[in-house]
Amino acid sequence: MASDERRVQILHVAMKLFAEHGFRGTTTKESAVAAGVSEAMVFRHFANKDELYHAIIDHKACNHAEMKTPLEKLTELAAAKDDYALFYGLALNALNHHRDDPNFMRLLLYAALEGHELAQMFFENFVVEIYSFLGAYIEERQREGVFRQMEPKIIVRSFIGMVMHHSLNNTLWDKEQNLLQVTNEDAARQFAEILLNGVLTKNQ
Amino acid sequence: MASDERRVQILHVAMKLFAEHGFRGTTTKESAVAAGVSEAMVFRHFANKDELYHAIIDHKACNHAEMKTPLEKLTELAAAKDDYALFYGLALNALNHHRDDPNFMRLLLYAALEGHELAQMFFENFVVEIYSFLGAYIEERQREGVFRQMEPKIIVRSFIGMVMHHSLNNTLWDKEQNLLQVTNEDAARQFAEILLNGVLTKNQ
DNA sequence: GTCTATAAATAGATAGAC
DNA sequence: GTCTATCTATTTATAGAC
Repeated sequence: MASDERRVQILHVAMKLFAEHGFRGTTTKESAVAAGVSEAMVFRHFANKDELYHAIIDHKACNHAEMKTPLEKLTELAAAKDDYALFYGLALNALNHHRDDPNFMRLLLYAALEGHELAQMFFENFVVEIYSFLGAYIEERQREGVFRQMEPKIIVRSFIGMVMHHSLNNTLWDKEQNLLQVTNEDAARQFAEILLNGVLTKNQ
Repeated sequence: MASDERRVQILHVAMKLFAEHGFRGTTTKESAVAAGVSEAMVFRHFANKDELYHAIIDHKACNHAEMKTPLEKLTELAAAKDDYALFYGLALNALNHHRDDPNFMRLLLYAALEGHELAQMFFENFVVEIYSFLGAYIEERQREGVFRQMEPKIIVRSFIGMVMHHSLNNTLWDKEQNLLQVTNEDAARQFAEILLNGVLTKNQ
């Protein structure tokens, strides 16, 4: 197999294992075996275990850049003041992304717990940005008297909380437990409805 | 130091380390040093590392039993049909608990990711129970026409999501990031307000 | 009850042949 | 590009002295 090809293959295999068992819980030997090569091959393509982890981070950081594209569409919805479409779209986009790439959430959780950079990077590049974007929109809608007066950031946290916690449950538990089976469309719709009814002024 | 006393001391020290670095990320040597004893002492009180982890689980399972006591008070609020007091009390109780014992949430997250029993135990004993309790209450309020008609479990998930995600942020990120500083009382109040406004029928 | 010393197993990483 | 063999450090766990 060509060098680049092999490198990417090991990267993907290792990413899966790191997502399942964490950085400390995955051995280079396991990664090698899962990729169908010897351990020496891992160290030929990556100087050490840390570099392998960083390569995974970079790879995921790229994926994350792709995630931002739909955010631009959300900006249009915000400009059009379409509250429901904005919150629904935000939720559905996140839920679908988490379902299609469950490894990302697990990697991120491990990174946050283990104090790796991926968590910090995600926070600075994505969480801060979405709080800023949604917070500004909410403030605007409050000035217009459409949303009730309350700390904008707590509204953001409430909504992100619904969505993220739902994905977290799907990723960590619900697979087996079957506590709440619902399509992403239904979940996004109901989260958006609850939040908007919760923050709209009574006379809307 | 007396045997029992020493055992508990090592247990507490290890629990802190396991919460910080996870099961695989904590060595018996580290636990011993942190407890101010030799590694041999750890294995005198606990047959092996697994047993040490299980002892921590049991200890936390007891703490969790204490958590249930306030739940009984919530049952009274439910009987009185005091929606706001019920949701506010539920949120404040959880937020305070998470703040006072951040190790619990970290242990639980590690356990869920690493697939240990603590996660399963917590889910079956606590999550299922609260979904059942709140779900039943919501159904009742829907029959009375006070809450809007929608899947009760999605309402539960929305509210638990707000609360848990807020605690998760406080535990994993906000300490340094300062994204949203708010007292638990304020957070609980606003979460309850958003949810109730979100699910109450318009003519309330 | 506590320690030092040490065994046994595993993990990360390298050397050198093919 | 790939492997086997090997080295070193770490980790879990035990033995035996005090």
